[in-house]
Amino acid sequence: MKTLKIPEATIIRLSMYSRYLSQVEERGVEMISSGEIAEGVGVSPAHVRKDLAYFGEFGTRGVGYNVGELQSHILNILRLNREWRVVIVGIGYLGSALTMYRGFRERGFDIVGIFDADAAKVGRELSGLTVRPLEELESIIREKQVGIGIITVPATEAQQVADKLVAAGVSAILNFAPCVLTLPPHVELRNVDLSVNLEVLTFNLGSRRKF
Amino acid sequence: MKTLKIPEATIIRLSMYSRYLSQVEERGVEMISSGEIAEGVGVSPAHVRKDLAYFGEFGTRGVGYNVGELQSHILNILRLNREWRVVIVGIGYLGSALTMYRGFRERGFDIVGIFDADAAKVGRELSGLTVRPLEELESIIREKQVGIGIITVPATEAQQVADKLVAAGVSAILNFAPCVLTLPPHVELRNVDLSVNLEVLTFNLGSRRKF
DNA sequence: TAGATTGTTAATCGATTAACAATC
DNA sequence: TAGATTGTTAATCGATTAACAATC
Repeated sequence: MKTLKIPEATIIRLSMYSRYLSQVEERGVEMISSGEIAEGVGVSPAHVRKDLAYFGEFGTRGVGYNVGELQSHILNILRLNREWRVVIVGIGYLGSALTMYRGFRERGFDIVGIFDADAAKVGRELSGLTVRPLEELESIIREKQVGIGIITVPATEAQQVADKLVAAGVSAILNFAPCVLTLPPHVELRNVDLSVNLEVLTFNLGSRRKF
Repeated sequence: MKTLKIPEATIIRLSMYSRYLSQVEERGVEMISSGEIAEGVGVSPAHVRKDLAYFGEFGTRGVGYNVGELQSHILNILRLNREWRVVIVGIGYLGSALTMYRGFRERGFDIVGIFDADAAKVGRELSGLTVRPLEELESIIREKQVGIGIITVPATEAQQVADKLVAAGVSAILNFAPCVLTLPPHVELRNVDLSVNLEVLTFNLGSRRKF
């Protein structure tokens, strides 16, 4: 059995290909080449073929890829051929935004519970969901077999929340709090920092010599 | 003159070091070693030293780094030693969340205008700012010398908005719409996709062999 | 067969890491 | 001087790209 390590950049690109294929599918296109996909998402054709080659042979030489089939293969690879149930903890502005964000549902992520420690927020309705107290976190996660927890609380509370999510049995955590979380190795963690994106931009601006 | 290309990963790590140093500064610590920084942000000590070495010699052999000085150097490198004026276009849930997000202001990003094409939203107050119509975008950008535009409109409108931002003279665009933007080369672009983060998590979950 | 495009190899390029000389 | 930690080199590792054989 091959246990090739897949670069994370490959996974991110697969996600981009998949989104682009959705658009292409809507236009009713049946076949597509690596070059067209590459142009559509802004990478090289060799990249497209290499990324796909990690997982199998999905195309026909001399012809290209069947759009629907390729899309289906990529969704399988990304494990998006099922629903993932998600909870969001911390219903401030960011948590609210993520709760309303339609992009998650489109990709098979179903938000089934939203939580906040602030009693003043508990009971509010948002996008068809009711904000619940943290005490109910564990029971909801177990009951609805939630796999993923999203943390949008302040950094000072993030570790506590993470511990509760882990105790309740989530497999993965997406953390928006700017802090380093300590988790058992069987839980997947991904940190997102919104403002680092602006900082990369400002650095790049500064390092340009042309303007 | 050296024109070494700096890896983007280095910039992202510098941003992390800087955040960690802020915490350390608050505790009143004066000196710190590459090993401590490395542990604090979860990278290797060699990484910390190498990243810094791209830009100069900021430490003292046998001793370590002065926390305040190092912080100041990193902020210079990231161009955070000044204020950056920012506008946000598209005041849906995500745009609202970013408007309220305190993390930007902390790092020197000052949101000076928020805009929406929807007349029903124009005039609303948010975080001390009033939602303005798109027609006022150009004049505000010029008047307040805005350098960065954040796009949080639907994908179908993103290119139009980007064109307006460019015409008005922004230097950089942070795009949250899931689409490929075409911009002149003198404008820095960075795309952020919120749901790709969840997809990387689900892929990683699927590719674990241990559980 | 001629034209086209994939899948894959090999070469290039770049980033990470270990190790150590420099130096406080 | 002995101990410690940086700055830097060289070795390793991994990812990207170009090129082409395979094949429709």
